[in-house]
Amino acid sequence: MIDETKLNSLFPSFERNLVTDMAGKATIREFAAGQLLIKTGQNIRATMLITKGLVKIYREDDEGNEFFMYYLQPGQACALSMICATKQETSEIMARAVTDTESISIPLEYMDKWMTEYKSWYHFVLESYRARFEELLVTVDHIAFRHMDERLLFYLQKQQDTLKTRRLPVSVTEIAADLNSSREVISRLLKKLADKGYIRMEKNFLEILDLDFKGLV
Amino acid sequence: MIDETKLNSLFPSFERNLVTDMAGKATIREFAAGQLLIKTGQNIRATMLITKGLVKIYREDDEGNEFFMYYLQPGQACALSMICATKQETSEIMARAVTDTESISIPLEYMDKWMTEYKSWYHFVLESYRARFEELLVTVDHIAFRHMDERLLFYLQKQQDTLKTRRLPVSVTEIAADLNSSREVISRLLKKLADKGYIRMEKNFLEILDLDFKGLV
DNA sequence: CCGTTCGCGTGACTAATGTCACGGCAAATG
DNA sequence: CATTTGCCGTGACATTAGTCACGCGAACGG
Repeated sequence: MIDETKLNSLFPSFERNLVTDMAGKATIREFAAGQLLIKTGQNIRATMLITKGLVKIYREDDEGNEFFMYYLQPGQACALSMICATKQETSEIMARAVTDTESISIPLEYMDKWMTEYKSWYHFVLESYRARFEELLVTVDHIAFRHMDERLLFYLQKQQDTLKTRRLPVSVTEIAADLNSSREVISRLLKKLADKGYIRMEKNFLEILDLDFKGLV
Repeated sequence: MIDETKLNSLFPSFERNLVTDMAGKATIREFAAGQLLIKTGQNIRATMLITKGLVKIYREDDEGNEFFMYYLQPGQACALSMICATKQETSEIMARAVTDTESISIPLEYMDKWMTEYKSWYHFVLESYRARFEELLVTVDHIAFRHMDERLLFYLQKQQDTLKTRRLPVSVTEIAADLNSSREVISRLLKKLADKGYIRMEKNFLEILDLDFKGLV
Protein backbone atom coordinates (compact mmCIF):
# COMPACT_ATOMS: atom_id res chain seq x y z
CA MET A 1 0.00 0.00 0.00
CA ILE A 2 1.42 3.34 -1.04
CA ASP A 3 1.40 6.33 1.26
CA GLU A 4 -1.33 8.71 0.11
CA THR A 5 0.21 11.76 1.68
CA LYS A 6 3.39 11.24 -0.25
CA LEU A 7 1.48 10.71 -3.48
CA ASN A 8 -0.36 13.91 -2.85
CA SER A 9 2.73 16.01 -2.37
CA LEU A 10 4.47 14.59 -5.44
CA PHE A 11 1.44 14.81 -7.68
CA PRO A 12 -0.55 17.69 -6.27
CA SER A 13 -2.79 17.86 -9.33
CA PHE A 14 -4.26 14.41 -8.71
CA GLU A 15 -7.76 14.45 -7.34
CA ARG A 16 -8.54 12.79 -4.03
CA ASN A 17 -10.23 9.68 -5.43
CA LEU A 18 -7.43 9.07 -7.88
CA VAL A 19 -4.86 9.16 -5.14
CA THR A 20 -6.85 6.68 -3.06
CA ASP A 21 -7.42 4.45 -6.04
CA MET A 22 -3.78 4.59 -7.06
CA ALA A 23 -2.50 3.94 -3.57
CA GLY A 24 -4.37 0.65 -3.63
CA LYS A 25 -3.69 -0.50 -7.19
CA ALA A 26 -0.16 0.58 -7.97
CA THR A 27 3.04 -0.93 -6.69
CA ILE A 28 6.38 0.56 -5.75
CA ARG A 29 9.46 -0.49 -7.64
CA GLU A 30 13.00 0.34 -6.67
CA PHE A 31 16.09 0.58 -8.80
CA ALA A 32 19.68 0.91 -7.70
CA ALA A 33 21.85 3.57 -9.31
CA GLY A 34 23.00 2.36 -12.70
CA GLN A 35 20.17 -0.12 -13.13
CA LEU A 36 18.01 -0.13 -16.23
CA LEU A 37 14.31 0.67 -15.91
CA ILE A 38 13.55 0.17 -19.57
CA LYS A 39 15.61 -1.40 -22.30
CA THR A 40 15.31 -1.02 -26.06
CA GLY A 41 13.07 -3.74 -27.41
CA GLN A 42 11.50 -4.49 -24.09
CA ASN A 43 7.78 -5.00 -23.91
CA ILE A 44 6.17 -2.57 -21.55
CA ARG A 45 3.24 -3.60 -19.42
CA ALA A 46 3.04 -0.76 -16.97
CA THR A 47 3.33 2.96 -16.74
CA MET A 48 5.91 4.43 -14.42
CA LEU A 49 5.77 7.55 -12.30
CA ILE A 50 9.01 8.61 -10.70
CA THR A 51 8.80 9.29 -6.99
CA LYS A 52 12.45 9.40 -6.00
CA GLY A 53 15.84 9.66 -7.65
CA LEU A 54 16.78 10.58 -11.19
CA VAL A 55 16.28 8.70 -14.42
CA LYS A 56 18.17 9.26 -17.62
CA ILE A 57 16.30 8.66 -20.87
CA TYR A 58 18.43 8.00 -23.90
CA ARG A 59 18.37 6.39 -27.28
CA GLU A 60 20.70 3.66 -28.40
CA ASP A 61 20.99 2.20 -31.86
CA ASP A 62 22.04 -1.25 -32.95
CA GLU A 63 25.65 -0.18 -33.38
CA GLY A 64 26.03 0.99 -29.82
CA ASN A 65 25.74 4.67 -30.62
CA GLU A 66 23.75 6.53 -28.06
CA PHE A 67 22.56 9.99 -27.19
CA PHE A 68 20.97 11.57 -24.20
CA MET A 69 17.40 12.81 -24.51
CA TYR A 70 16.24 14.03 -21.11
CA TYR A 71 16.01 13.36 -17.41
CA LEU A 72 12.96 12.27 -15.48
CA GLN A 73 12.58 13.56 -11.97
CA PRO A 74 10.17 12.89 -9.11
CA GLY A 75 6.66 13.95 -10.09
CA GLN A 76 7.23 13.11 -13.73
CA ALA A 77 6.17 10.14 -15.78
CA CYS A 78 7.76 8.24 -18.59
CA ALA A 79 5.58 9.29 -21.50
CA LEU A 80 7.09 6.61 -23.67
CA SER A 81 6.11 3.92 -21.24
CA MET A 82 2.56 5.25 -21.36
CA ILE A 83 2.48 5.31 -25.09
CA CYS A 84 3.99 1.91 -25.54
CA ALA A 85 1.86 0.45 -22.82
CA THR A 86 -1.27 1.71 -24.52
CA LYS A 87 -0.34 0.04 -27.75
CA GLN A 88 1.32 -3.02 -26.23
CA GLU A 89 4.33 -2.25 -28.32
CA THR A 90 7.99 -2.53 -27.51
CA SER A 91 9.90 0.50 -26.39
CA GLU A 92 12.61 2.11 -28.41
CA ILE A 93 14.45 3.84 -25.63
CA MET A 94 16.61 3.16 -22.64
CA ALA A 95 15.86 4.42 -19.15
CA ARG A 96 18.59 4.17 -16.57
CA ALA A 97 18.57 5.12 -12.91
CA VAL A 98 21.26 7.74 -12.31
CA THR A 99 20.82 7.69 -8.57
CA ASP A 100 18.85 5.19 -6.51
CA THR A 101 15.34 5.51 -7.83
CA GLU A 102 11.83 4.67 -6.76
CA SER A 103 8.89 4.52 -9.09
CA ILE A 104 5.21 3.77 -8.96
CA SER A 105 4.23 1.08 -11.38
CA ILE A 106 0.71 1.32 -12.72
CA PRO A 107 -0.70 -1.68 -14.56
CA LEU A 108 -1.80 -0.99 -18.08
CA GLU A 109 -5.48 -1.59 -17.37
CA TYR A 110 -5.72 1.27 -14.88
CA MET A 111 -3.72 3.64 -17.01
CA ASP A 112 -6.52 3.25 -19.52
CA LYS A 113 -9.41 3.09 -17.13
CA TRP A 114 -8.45 6.18 -15.19
CA MET A 115 -8.25 8.28 -18.33
CA THR A 116 -12.03 8.38 -18.48
CA GLU A 117 -12.61 8.27 -14.74
CA TYR A 118 -10.32 10.99 -13.49
CA LYS A 119 -9.93 14.31 -15.26
CA SER A 120 -6.72 14.99 -13.38
CA TRP A 121 -5.18 11.75 -14.63
CA TYR A 122 -6.21 12.54 -18.17
CA HIS A 123 -4.59 15.94 -18.00
CA PHE A 124 -1.51 14.55 -16.36
CA VAL A 125 -1.00 12.00 -19.12
CA LEU A 126 -1.55 14.49 -21.92
CA GLU A 127 0.73 17.01 -20.28
CA SER A 128 3.42 14.33 -19.98
CA TYR A 129 3.17 13.64 -23.68
CA ARG A 130 3.34 17.26 -24.53
CA ALA A 131 6.27 18.03 -22.27
CA ARG A 132 8.34 15.09 -23.53
CA PHE A 133 7.47 15.83 -27.11
CA GLU A 134 8.69 19.37 -26.74
CA GLU A 135 11.78 18.32 -24.88
CA LEU A 136 12.52 15.95 -27.71
CA LEU A 137 11.95 18.71 -30.25
CA VAL A 138 14.50 20.88 -28.49
CA THR A 139 16.97 18.02 -28.55
CA VAL A 140 16.35 17.55 -32.25
CA ASP A 141 16.93 21.23 -32.86
CA HIS A 142 20.28 21.02 -31.19
CA ILE A 143 21.43 17.95 -33.02
CA ALA A 144 20.24 19.34 -36.32
CA PHE A 145 21.22 22.98 -36.09
CA ARG A 146 23.99 23.43 -33.58
CA HIS A 147 27.68 22.66 -33.54
CA MET A 148 29.26 20.54 -30.89
CA ASP A 149 30.61 23.47 -28.88
CA GLU A 150 27.16 24.97 -28.52
CA ARG A 151 25.61 21.62 -27.75
CA LEU A 152 28.22 21.05 -25.08
CA LEU A 153 27.42 24.34 -23.40
CA PHE A 154 23.73 23.56 -23.50
CA TYR A 155 24.39 20.13 -22.08
CA LEU A 156 26.39 21.51 -19.19
CA GLN A 157 23.72 24.05 -18.35
CA LYS A 158 21.06 21.38 -18.44
CA GLN A 159 23.13 19.22 -16.13
CA GLN A 160 23.61 22.11 -13.77
CA ASP A 161 19.89 22.86 -13.75
CA THR A 162 18.86 19.25 -13.29
CA LEU A 163 21.44 18.18 -10.75
CA LYS A 164 21.31 21.52 -8.97
CA THR A 165 25.03 21.59 -8.44
CA ARG A 166 28.00 23.22 -10.08
CA ARG A 167 30.18 20.22 -9.45
CA LEU A 168 28.91 17.74 -11.99
CA PRO A 169 29.70 14.09 -11.40
CA VAL A 170 30.36 13.35 -15.06
CA SER A 171 33.41 12.09 -16.86
CA VAL A 172 34.60 13.34 -20.23
CA THR A 173 33.88 9.91 -21.64
CA GLU A 174 30.30 10.07 -20.43
CA ILE A 175 29.69 13.51 -21.90
CA ALA A 176 31.02 12.29 -25.21
CA ALA A 177 28.62 9.36 -25.12
CA ASP A 178 25.66 11.56 -24.19
CA LEU A 179 26.35 13.87 -27.09
CA ASN A 180 27.18 11.00 -29.40
CA SER A 181 30.62 12.39 -30.03
CA SER A 182 34.09 11.14 -29.18
CA ARG A 183 36.09 11.61 -26.02
CA GLU A 184 38.87 13.43 -27.84
CA VAL A 185 36.57 16.01 -29.36
CA ILE A 186 34.86 16.76 -26.06
CA SER A 187 38.20 16.86 -24.30
CA ARG A 188 39.40 19.59 -26.63
CA LEU A 189 36.23 21.63 -26.38
CA LEU A 190 36.31 21.41 -22.60
CA LYS A 191 39.91 22.57 -22.63
CA LYS A 192 38.86 25.68 -24.50
CA LEU A 193 36.19 26.36 -21.90
CA ALA A 194 38.69 25.75 -19.12
CA ASP A 195 41.20 28.10 -20.75
CA LYS A 196 38.57 30.81 -20.76
CA GLY A 197 37.90 30.17 -17.10
CA TYR A 198 34.34 28.98 -17.49
CA ILE A 199 34.91 25.54 -16.03
CA ARG A 200 37.45 23.50 -14.11
CA MET A 201 38.20 19.87 -14.80
CA GLU A 202 38.85 17.13 -12.33
CA LYS A 203 39.00 13.46 -12.91
CA ASN A 204 35.41 12.21 -13.17
CA PHE A 205 34.13 15.63 -12.20
CA LEU A 206 33.56 18.95 -13.84
CA GLU A 207 33.11 22.16 -11.95
CA ILE A 208 31.16 24.96 -13.53
CA LEU A 209 32.63 28.30 -12.60
CA ASP A 210 30.67 30.63 -14.81
CA LEU A 211 28.44 29.64 -17.67
CA ASP A 212 25.50 31.91 -17.04
CA PHE A 213 26.59 34.90 -19.03
CA LYS A 214 27.14 32.71 -22.05
CA GLY A 215 23.36 33.12 -22.39
CA LEU A 216 22.59 30.53 -24.98
CA VAL A 217 19.36 28.93 -26.14
CA MET B 1 -22.35 20.03 -42.19
CA ILE B 2 -19.78 17.40 -42.93
CA ASP B 3 -20.59 14.29 -44.89
CA GLU B 4 -20.81 11.38 -42.47
CA THR B 5 -20.12 8.73 -45.06
CA LYS B 6 -16.86 10.38 -45.97
CA LEU B 7 -15.87 10.72 -42.34
CA ASN B 8 -16.58 7.06 -41.85
CA SER B 9 -14.41 5.92 -44.70
CA LEU B 10 -11.49 8.14 -43.68
CA PHE B 11 -11.71 7.31 -40.01
CA PRO B 12 -13.17 3.83 -39.91
CA SER B 13 -12.30 3.37 -36.26
CA PHE B 14 -14.63 6.16 -35.14
CA GLU B 15 -17.81 4.93 -33.53
CA ARG B 16 -21.18 5.87 -34.99
CA ASN B 17 -22.11 8.50 -32.41
CA LEU B 18 -18.75 10.18 -32.68
CA VAL B 19 -19.11 10.53 -36.42
CA THR B 20 -22.55 12.05 -36.05
CA ASP B 21 -21.39 14.37 -33.32
CA MET B 22 -18.33 15.41 -35.28
CA ALA B 23 -20.25 16.00 -38.47
CA GLY B 24 -22.32 18.56 -36.62
CA LYS B 25 -19.65 20.29 -34.56
CA ALA B 26 -16.55 20.39 -36.71
CA THR B 27 -15.90 22.62 -39.69
CA ILE B 28 -14.06 22.08 -42.93
CA ARG B 29 -11.03 24.20 -43.73
CA GLU B 30 -9.30 24.32 -47.06
CA PHE B 31 -5.74 25.23 -47.89
CA ALA B 32 -4.18 25.81 -51.27
CA ALA B 33 -0.93 24.11 -52.12
CA GLY B 34 1.93 25.99 -50.48
CA GLN B 35 -0.22 27.57 -47.82
CA LEU B 36 0.68 27.33 -44.15
CA LEU B 37 -1.65 25.47 -41.80
CA ILE B 38 0.40 26.14 -38.72
CA LYS B 39 3.24 28.55 -38.13
CA THR B 40 5.89 28.56 -35.42
CA GLY B 41 4.70 30.65 -32.53
CA GLN B 42 1.09 30.50 -33.53
CA ASN B 43 -1.53 29.88 -30.89
CA ILE B 44 -3.58 26.81 -31.66
CA ARG B 45 -7.26 26.72 -30.86
CA ALA B 46 -8.36 23.66 -32.75
CA THR B 47 -7.31 20.18 -33.63
CA MET B 48 -6.96 19.28 -37.27
CA LEU B 49 -7.72 16.02 -39.02
CA ILE B 50 -6.54 15.77 -42.59
CA THR B 51 -9.19 14.62 -45.04
CA LYS B 52 -7.60 15.45 -48.36
CA GLY B 53 -4.18 16.39 -49.72
CA LEU B 54 -0.77 16.21 -48.13
CA VAL B 55 0.75 18.22 -45.32
CA LYS B 56 4.41 18.62 -44.61
CA ILE B 57 5.43 19.02 -40.99
CA TYR B 58 8.79 20.64 -40.39
CA ARG B 59 10.78 22.55 -37.87
CA GLU B 60 12.29 25.94 -38.44
CA ASP B 61 14.61 27.83 -36.13
CA ASP B 62 15.08 31.54 -35.72
CA GLU B 63 17.96 31.61 -38.19
CA GLY B 64 15.94 30.15 -41.00
CA ASN B 65 17.35 26.66 -40.73
CA GLU B 66 14.76 24.02 -41.26
CA PHE B 67 14.33 20.30 -41.44
CA PHE B 68 11.60 17.99 -42.51
CA MET B 69 9.92 15.84 -39.88
CA TYR B 70 7.08 13.95 -41.51
CA TYR B 71 4.06 14.07 -43.75
CA LEU B 72 0.44 14.00 -42.71
CA GLN B 73 -1.99 12.25 -44.99
CA PRO B 74 -5.77 11.85 -45.09
CA GLY B 75 -6.94 9.93 -42.05
CA GLN B 76 -4.18 11.33 -39.87
CA ALA B 77 -4.19 14.09 -37.32
CA CYS B 78 -1.69 16.69 -36.30
CA ALA B 79 -0.64 15.40 -32.90
CA LEU B 80 1.12 18.65 -32.15
CA SER B 81 -2.02 20.63 -32.74
CA MET B 82 -3.81 18.35 -30.28
CA ILE B 83 -1.12 18.71 -27.70
CA CYS B 84 -0.80 22.43 -28.03
CA ALA B 85 -4.52 22.89 -28.14
CA THR B 86 -4.93 21.00 -24.91
CA LYS B 87 -2.47 23.22 -23.16
CA GLN B 88 -3.35 26.42 -24.97
CA GLU B 89 0.28 26.83 -25.83
CA THR B 90 1.93 28.03 -28.97
CA SER B 91 3.17 25.57 -31.52
CA GLU B 92 6.80 25.06 -32.32
CA ILE B 93 6.41 23.64 -35.77
CA MET B 94 5.39 24.55 -39.26
CA ALA B 95 2.73 22.73 -41.25
CA ARG B 96 2.49 23.45 -44.95
CA ALA B 97 0.08 22.10 -47.52
CA VAL B 98 2.05 20.32 -50.23
CA THR B 99 -0.97 19.81 -52.45
CA ASP B 100 -4.38 21.37 -52.07
CA THR B 101 -5.52 20.21 -48.69
CA GLU B 102 -8.74 19.87 -46.76
CA SER B 103 -8.93 19.43 -43.03
CA ILE B 104 -11.54 19.06 -40.35
CA SER B 105 -11.16 21.60 -37.64
CA ILE B 106 -12.34 20.50 -34.22
CA PRO B 107 -12.74 23.14 -31.55
CA LEU B 108 -10.68 22.59 -28.46
CA GLU B 109 -13.64 21.98 -26.21
CA TYR B 110 -14.80 18.91 -28.11
CA MET B 111 -11.34 17.50 -28.44
CA ASP B 112 -11.37 17.36 -24.68
CA LYS B 113 -14.97 16.39 -24.16
CA TRP B 114 -14.90 13.48 -26.59
CA MET B 115 -11.91 11.95 -24.88
CA THR B 116 -14.14 10.78 -22.09
CA GLU B 117 -17.24 10.25 -24.19
CA TYR B 118 -15.92 8.19 -27.06
CA LYS B 119 -13.47 5.38 -26.59
CA SER B 120 -12.63 5.43 -30.28
CA TRP B 121 -11.67 9.10 -30.11
CA TYR B 122 -9.53 8.49 -27.06
CA HIS B 123 -7.68 5.71 -28.82
CA PHE B 124 -7.32 7.73 -31.98
CA VAL B 125 -5.73 10.62 -30.12
CA LEU B 126 -3.34 8.45 -28.15
CA GLU B 127 -2.38 6.52 -31.24
CA SER B 128 -1.68 9.80 -33.04
CA TYR B 129 0.65 10.85 -30.27
CA ARG B 130 2.41 7.55 -30.27
CA ALA B 131 2.84 7.40 -34.03
CA ARG B 132 4.22 10.93 -34.28
CA PHE B 133 6.50 10.43 -31.32
CA GLU B 134 7.98 7.35 -32.89
CA GLU B 135 8.29 9.01 -36.25
CA LEU B 136 10.16 11.83 -34.58
CA LEU B 137 12.41 9.36 -32.81
CA VAL B 138 13.33 7.79 -36.12
CA THR B 139 14.12 11.23 -37.50
CA VAL B 140 16.30 11.95 -34.50
CA ASP B 141 18.14 8.69 -34.99
CA HIS B 142 18.95 9.63 -38.52
CA ILE B 143 20.16 13.10 -37.73
CA ALA B 144 22.22 11.85 -34.83
CA PHE B 145 23.66 8.62 -36.16
CA ARG B 146 23.67 8.66 -39.93
CA HIS B 147 25.72 10.41 -42.54
CA MET B 148 24.17 12.54 -45.19
CA ASP B 149 24.36 9.90 -47.93
CA GLU B 150 22.34 7.47 -45.84
CA ARG B 151 19.90 10.13 -44.80
CA LEU B 152 19.42 11.11 -48.41
CA LEU B 153 18.60 7.55 -49.41
CA PHE B 154 16.15 7.25 -46.55
CA TYR B 155 14.57 10.53 -47.52
CA LEU B 156 14.10 9.46 -51.12
CA GLN B 157 12.51 6.19 -50.08
CA LYS B 158 10.17 7.98 -47.74
CA GLN B 159 9.18 10.35 -50.52
CA GLN B 160 8.56 7.47 -52.84
CA ASP B 161 6.41 5.70 -50.25
CA THR B 162 4.45 8.78 -49.35
CA LEU B 163 3.91 10.24 -52.78
CA LYS B 164 3.46 6.82 -54.31
CA THR B 165 5.42 7.73 -57.38
CA ARG B 166 8.93 7.20 -58.66
CA ARG B 167 9.01 10.61 -60.25
CA LEU B 168 9.38 12.91 -57.29
CA PRO B 169 8.44 16.55 -57.77
CA VAL B 170 11.32 17.86 -55.69
CA SER B 171 14.20 20.13 -56.52
CA VAL B 172 17.74 19.66 -55.28
CA THR B 173 17.38 22.90 -53.36
CA GLU B 174 14.30 21.59 -51.61
CA ILE B 175 15.93 18.32 -50.63
CA ALA B 176 18.84 20.23 -49.19
CA ALA B 177 16.46 22.34 -47.12
CA ASP B 178 14.53 19.31 -45.90
CA LEU B 179 17.72 17.64 -44.74
CA ASN B 180 19.13 20.88 -43.41
CA SER B 181 22.13 20.57 -45.66
CA SER B 182 23.37 22.64 -48.57
CA ARG B 183 22.43 22.38 -52.21
CA GLU B 184 26.00 21.65 -53.26
CA VAL B 185 26.38 18.72 -50.92
CA ILE B 186 23.10 17.15 -52.01
CA SER B 187 23.94 17.81 -55.62
CA ARG B 188 27.15 15.80 -55.28
CA LEU B 189 25.54 12.95 -53.43
CA LEU B 190 22.77 12.75 -56.01
CA LYS B 191 25.36 12.67 -58.74
CA LYS B 192 26.92 9.63 -57.14
CA LEU B 193 23.53 7.92 -57.05
CA ALA B 194 22.90 8.88 -60.66
CA ASP B 195 26.32 7.55 -61.69
CA LYS B 196 25.43 4.23 -60.14
CA GLY B 197 22.16 4.22 -62.04
CA TYR B 198 19.88 4.40 -59.02
CA ILE B 199 18.23 7.65 -59.96
CA ARG B 200 17.87 10.07 -62.82
CA MET B 201 17.83 13.82 -62.42
CA GLU B 202 15.66 16.30 -64.19
CA LYS B 203 15.16 19.91 -63.41
CA ASN B 204 12.76 20.13 -60.47
CA PHE B 205 12.20 16.40 -60.65
CA LEU B 206 13.98 13.28 -59.57
CA GLU B 207 13.19 9.87 -60.95
CA ILE B 208 13.90 6.86 -58.83
CA LEU B 209 15.07 3.99 -60.98
CA ASP B 210 16.10 1.49 -58.38
CA LEU B 211 16.52 2.13 -54.71
CA ASP B 212 14.87 -0.96 -53.28
CA PHE B 213 17.86 -3.23 -53.15
CA LYS B 214 19.80 -0.66 -51.21
CA GLY B 215 17.80 -2.06 -48.29
CA LEU B 216 18.52 0.51 -45.68
CA VAL B 217 16.83 1.47 -42.43
C1' DC C 1 55.70 -2.47 -4.28
C1' DC C 2 54.57 -3.41 -8.92
C1' DG C 3 51.69 -4.24 -12.77
C1' DT C 4 47.20 -3.30 -14.52
C1' DT C 5 43.33 -0.62 -15.51
C1' DC C 6 40.98 3.53 -16.35
C1' DG C 7 40.25 8.21 -17.48
C1' DC C 8 42.41 11.77 -19.68
C1' DG C 9 45.18 14.99 -22.99
C1' DT C 10 47.37 15.70 -27.34
C1' DG C 11 49.45 15.72 -31.99
C1' DA C 12 48.72 14.14 -36.60
C1' DC C 13 45.81 12.63 -39.81
C1' DT C 14 41.34 11.62 -42.40
C1' DA C 15 36.63 12.17 -43.50
C1' DA C 16 32.49 14.71 -43.87
C1' DT C 17 30.25 18.75 -44.55
C1' DG C 18 29.73 23.60 -45.46
C1' DT C 19 31.03 27.78 -48.17
C1' DC C 20 32.51 30.58 -52.06
C1' DA C 21 32.76 31.63 -56.70
C1' DC C 22 31.65 30.77 -61.06
C1' DG C 23 29.25 29.36 -65.30
C1' DG C 24 25.61 26.95 -67.88
C1' DC C 25 21.00 26.22 -69.19
C1' DA C 26 16.10 26.92 -69.66
C1' DA C 27 11.84 29.08 -68.51
C1' DA C 28 9.73 33.31 -67.74
C1' DT C 29 9.34 38.16 -68.63
C1' DG C 30 9.11 42.50 -70.86
C1' DC D 1 14.43 38.92 -79.06
C1' DA D 2 17.04 40.37 -75.07
C1' DT D 3 17.20 40.11 -70.30
C1' DT D 4 16.28 38.34 -66.04
C1' DT D 5 15.54 34.74 -62.89
C1' DG D 6 15.72 30.23 -60.88
C1' DC D 7 17.87 25.88 -60.63
C1' DC D 8 21.78 23.24 -61.13
C1' DG D 9 26.84 21.38 -61.40
C1' DT D 10 31.55 21.89 -60.11
C1' DG D 11 36.22 23.10 -58.54
C1' DA D 12 38.69 25.04 -54.69
C1' DC D 13 38.85 25.81 -50.12
C1' DA D 14 37.60 26.19 -44.90
C1' DT D 15 35.76 24.21 -40.99
C1' DT D 16 34.18 20.69 -38.06
C1' DA D 17 34.32 16.35 -36.31
C1' DG D 18 36.04 11.63 -35.99
C1' DT D 19 40.07 8.39 -35.71
C1' DC D 20 44.63 6.66 -34.58
C1' DA D 21 48.51 6.35 -31.77
C1' DC D 22 50.70 7.40 -27.84
C1' DG D 23 51.91 8.76 -23.12
C1' DC D 24 50.75 10.27 -18.45
C1' DG D 25 49.15 9.73 -13.82
C1' DA D 26 45.94 8.14 -10.25
C1' DA D 27 43.60 4.25 -8.28
C1' DC D 28 43.41 -0.47 -7.39
C1' DG D 29 44.56 -5.27 -6.46
C1' DG D 30 47.68 -8.86 -5.76
